[in-house]
Amino acid sequence: MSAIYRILLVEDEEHLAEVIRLNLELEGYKVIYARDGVEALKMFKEERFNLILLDIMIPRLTGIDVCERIRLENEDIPILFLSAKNTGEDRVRGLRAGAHDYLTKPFNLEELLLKVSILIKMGLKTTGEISSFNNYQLGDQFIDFDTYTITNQEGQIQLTKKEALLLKLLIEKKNQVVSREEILEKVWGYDVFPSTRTIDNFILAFRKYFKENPRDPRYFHSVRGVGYKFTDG
Amino acid sequence: MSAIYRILLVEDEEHLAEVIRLNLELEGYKVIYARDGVEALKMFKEERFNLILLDIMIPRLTGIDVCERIRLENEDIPILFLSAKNTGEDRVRGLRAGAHDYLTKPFNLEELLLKVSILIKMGLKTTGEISSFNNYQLGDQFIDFDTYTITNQEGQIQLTKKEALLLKLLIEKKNQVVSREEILEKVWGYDVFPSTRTIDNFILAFRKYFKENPRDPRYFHSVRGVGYKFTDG
DNA sequence: GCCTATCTGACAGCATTATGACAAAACAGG
DNA sequence: CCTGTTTTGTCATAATGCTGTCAGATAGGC
Repeated sequence: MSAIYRILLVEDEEHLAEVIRLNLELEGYKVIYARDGVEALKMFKEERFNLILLDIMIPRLTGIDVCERIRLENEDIPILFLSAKNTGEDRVRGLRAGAHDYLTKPFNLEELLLKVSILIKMGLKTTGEISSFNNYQLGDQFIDFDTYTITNQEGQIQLTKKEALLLKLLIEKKNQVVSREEILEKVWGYDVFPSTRTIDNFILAFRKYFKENPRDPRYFHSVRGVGYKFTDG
Repeated sequence: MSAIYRILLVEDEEHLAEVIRLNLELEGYKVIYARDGVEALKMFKEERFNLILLDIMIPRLTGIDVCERIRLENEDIPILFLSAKNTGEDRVRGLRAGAHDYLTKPFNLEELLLKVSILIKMGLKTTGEISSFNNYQLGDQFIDFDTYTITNQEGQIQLTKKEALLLKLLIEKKNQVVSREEILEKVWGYDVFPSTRTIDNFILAFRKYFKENPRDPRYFHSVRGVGYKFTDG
């Protein structure tokens, strides 16, 4: 089951954009299109992508600005610059801003497709670590991800599938803030967008299971505007 | 605790090789040198590297061959081709063989160093040796952008999202003045214009967190009429 | 069709962020 | 140096918008 990879294409020349989109779609990617910098940032905030193809000369904000802005929030997503400028200077500026690579127009289509594929593959590895522990000791409680149960002095609690997934994700990222977007992507999948309240409900459940005081949680911390963070004790 | 990264340089022109090695060593890398394809493969088998810099036109086996063979055994190690040939064809051939990137001679030295650093960082992530690079040591305080915390002797401070963004921006532009406009654009967004006092409030908070004397700040300097500048120490 | 799991929408409460007032400092020009 | 003007530091308070919470709706498996 290979997922569909999502690419954000930021390019103001409509004709060129159409060519690129067509070719990427032929390769099986889903292409989302933004025609200027502001639109690109908006889309980046709202949706998840596996790769950003970013022209440098675009209306409202340069590609460089867009890239720097994105890098403040997300270090991992691969960014590939497209540009007509091709001096060492320009390429260096792009890379400095946080891009992974730089392709000059006019470009060889096959080269573009190859780079896209390489970068997406890389992105998957950097974000998709699959660690495989299947149980976890939390204080005097014992979480078993094989049987989906929490065991404590008072007995057992059956976790549901989604509960188990989310709990495991948070524990894997112990001590790191996991953004709501990342949670949605990893637990719910790419094209599903349940209301943001849904996540809270699960956290609520966890706090109940582990008998936390929500005003001053020990394990499941909310980080306003971002997501949640699990810490152990 | 930053490890020394090892680079395998495969290049038959001794003079060029020497220039590259010198520059990489200045950046703190350890460079191991091979002058032909067979030697390169042998070294690859015997030692461990973080990156391979591979010229295409080398004696005994081409760079392409070397790359393909390496890829049979190892999918992850970053490979960067160096070559005088610069047609789309050639680059495509290199990427197809399994390289991550392709740089044409004569190249901009800074570009080479940037690409090297990008590829090594990626390699570390894919092999799971480092989860991310999101922290900063400031005196005896430790800023962690994964957890959004500052840790010092007295305990931890939770940063908010905006605080973290602004702090990161200033630290990234260490020793440079960041104008208020740039701050507004990058941290608040292109279409939001909070009163100018707002930024000061955040700086105020930082100075409190890092126990600065506002009359004579060590870290967060105000540059009258322009913006703020972060310096370390 | 029933039962459980999951989702939605409403609302309260509150943390974060923004504002406005004023003091203090920096600067420019005489 | 002095003075008027502008910018920044500081704080109390207001506005905003996110999260906690829950009841009821919906979906999906059997």
